[in-house]
Amino acid sequence: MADKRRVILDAAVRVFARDGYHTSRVGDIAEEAGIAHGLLYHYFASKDEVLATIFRENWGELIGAFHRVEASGEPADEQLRGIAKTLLRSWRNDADLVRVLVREVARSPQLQAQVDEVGEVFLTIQRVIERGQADGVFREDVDPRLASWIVYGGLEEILTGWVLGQLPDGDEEVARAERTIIDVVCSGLAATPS
Amino acid sequence: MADKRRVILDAAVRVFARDGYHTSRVGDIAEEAGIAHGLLYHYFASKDEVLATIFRENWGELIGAFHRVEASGEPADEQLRGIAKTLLRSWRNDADLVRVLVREVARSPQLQAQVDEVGEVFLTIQRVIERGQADGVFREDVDPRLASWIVYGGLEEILTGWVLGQLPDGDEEVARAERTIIDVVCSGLAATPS
DNA sequence: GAGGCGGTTGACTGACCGTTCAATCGCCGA
DNA sequence: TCGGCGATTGAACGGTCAGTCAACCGCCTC
Repeated sequence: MADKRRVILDAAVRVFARDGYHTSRVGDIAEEAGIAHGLLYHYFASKDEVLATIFRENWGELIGAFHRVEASGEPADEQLRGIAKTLLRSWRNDADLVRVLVREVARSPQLQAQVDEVGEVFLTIQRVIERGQADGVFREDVDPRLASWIVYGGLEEILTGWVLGQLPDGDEEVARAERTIIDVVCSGLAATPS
Repeated sequence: MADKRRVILDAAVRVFARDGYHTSRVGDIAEEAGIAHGLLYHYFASKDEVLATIFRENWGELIGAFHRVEASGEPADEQLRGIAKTLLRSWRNDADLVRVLVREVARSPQLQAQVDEVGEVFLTIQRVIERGQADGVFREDVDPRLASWIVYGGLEEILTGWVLGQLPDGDEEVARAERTIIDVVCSGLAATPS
């Protein structure tokens, strides 16, 4: 008797993760959810809206988590660690969801509507880096905007490695990935003691 | 009287770059190439094969360029710079091609066949990092495999920023991106003088 | 100028799939 | 027990496209 809407969304995540958005049929989602495919249109206007909903709900949560890190008052390098943790641990929490977000959304075709929300993730990282520079923790000869893209790219690529099964993804390895990227990025950004 | 095959491939790159693989029709490619769509099947077995050909031909070239850098005998950090140059400058060379490779191929659905060739790019970066560690240029407490994914991710994300029009991509900025990512990565990987 | 042949055309087919909707179910309140 | 209504079903529709194929073109050769 769980909320059908949720059931459908969860099923859709599994199906999109398995087959990709374009190649999965509405009927597949319905079957996975254990409903007739017509019922999906009782809850969603279209297949597109299902994907958009998955994106909106979960990406919003990610942004929230990032903002909480940002507001924590920790030093900038610790905040970067917090962001890395949030992103990388989401893999263990819900691998299928990460699969969908990484593959379908991050570089979707007409992302006009999503650009703002995706951009907010980059902006948060950028602000953390800028604060680190202002506090003297990070070097100032690096463009924070570019740096934020590089940092996010490193994180996303690790997720991609796990999504594609090309990088080991046990608890151990997730922790190591976290350590590694923070090590590299933070010493790469570190202020050189003059 | 140019080779029709080439004409079709070039047209396909433009169309895939504009509309994405799944949403672009064979007829669109044909129109862009100035031929009847039936003729496409004279040169290619299917729409899939067109994309696969685009990938194979161009990715192979990228791997070749990477291998040339690797064989250059330069120190590891210079080799990383060479790799970054190769990848980032490809944007100015052929933006549409980069668009297609980044969006359609790097995380395509059934990439079983492509995994080897994609993997070779990571392996090359990994070998460069390992050589840097052996030569004492890079710190040894970082897993070269993970580091290669992080480095590639940073590079690809910058390309993505350009693809999405979210990062400025003038000559100036491309050069700066090159400098920035190498700065960050190389000092992030640098051996700490003990 | 006849014959042949690779290149080229575009109408057509067959299948697929998102979406609609009329019919049915089953719960609940009166 | 009845009526009503939201939830649910799945057959049918409509449109889209990848891929096929029979005909045609124009160039070359003999």
